Amino acid sequence: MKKDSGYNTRQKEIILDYLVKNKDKHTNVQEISAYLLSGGSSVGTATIYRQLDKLVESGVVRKYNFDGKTGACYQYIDEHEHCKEHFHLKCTVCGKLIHLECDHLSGVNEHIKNHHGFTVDPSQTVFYGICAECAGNK
Amino acid sequence: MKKDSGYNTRQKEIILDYLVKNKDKHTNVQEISAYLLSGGSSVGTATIYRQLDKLVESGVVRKYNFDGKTGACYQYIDEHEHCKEHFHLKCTVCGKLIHLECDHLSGVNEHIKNHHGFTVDPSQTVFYGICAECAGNK
DNA sequence: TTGCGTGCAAAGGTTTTGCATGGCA
DNA sequence: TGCCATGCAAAACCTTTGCACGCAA
Repeated sequence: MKKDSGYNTRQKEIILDYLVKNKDKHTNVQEISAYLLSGGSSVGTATIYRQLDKLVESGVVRKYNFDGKTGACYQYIDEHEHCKEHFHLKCTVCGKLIHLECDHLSGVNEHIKNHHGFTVDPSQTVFYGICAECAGNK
Repeated sequence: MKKDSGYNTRQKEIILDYLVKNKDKHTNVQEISAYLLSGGSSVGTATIYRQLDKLVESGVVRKYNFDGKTGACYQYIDEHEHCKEHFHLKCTVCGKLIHLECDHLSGVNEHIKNHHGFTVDPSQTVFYGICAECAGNK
């Protein structure tokens, strides 16, 4: 996870601005591009990809791949420093990210380490599924 | 999840045969195509995709997308083994993918559903971390 | 001035689609 | 015979890369 040491450019700012404004849902390159176009600011697709790569690299943004869909999704991660102590649940329908603090689950990573020799990195691990609201709307 | 109601063709059989034989690992379209070629049976790429779509649709095969990689992965799902929860552990160092069948963890998804109203999709959920071998080699 | 950032277009790879033909039931 | 399946190629997509120019520091 590198530090953000790049230049401050117009493109960089508006891309990050859009991600912050939409941090409650996931977005993709097309949506970002369309938003920037509608706002009168045209930004090349390659630039969006390159900026997103840097943001992912620096830990500010998370990148997701979903099975049915083609193309990656991106989402700004608020308070990314504190997210090492709990689990993340991500709804694949509405894109909502849930920060789950739960004592019952705190032993899971311990178990995997002790019984399976695998050290889980909670900051990178996400449970995918369907949230209560989306499950009810069908 | 529809029933498998299609015709029985040579291509369908050998594709499914390959998936069954390799049900302990993930595979992809390229590997299937290469295997069929090496076996003297040439099958068009489009046919492989179309057959895989049907298999996924009928629940016989699962489709995965992983972050680093480009292209989808497929895996045959044995009905009987499938009774247990099937977690994936992916080593971020060596890239190895571990299929974890574990009774202790089978209650985790239940708990999340009952106590947090969130339905986890195990086929999409991956634990990232460091495997025993990579942890030892440092 | 230096070197990273940007835009454009082209390339690379994966997956889908159109259409004529082939093959199961 | 009636349809679905197949093969081939083209198309549709998503993403990356090369290169010249622009711009921040």
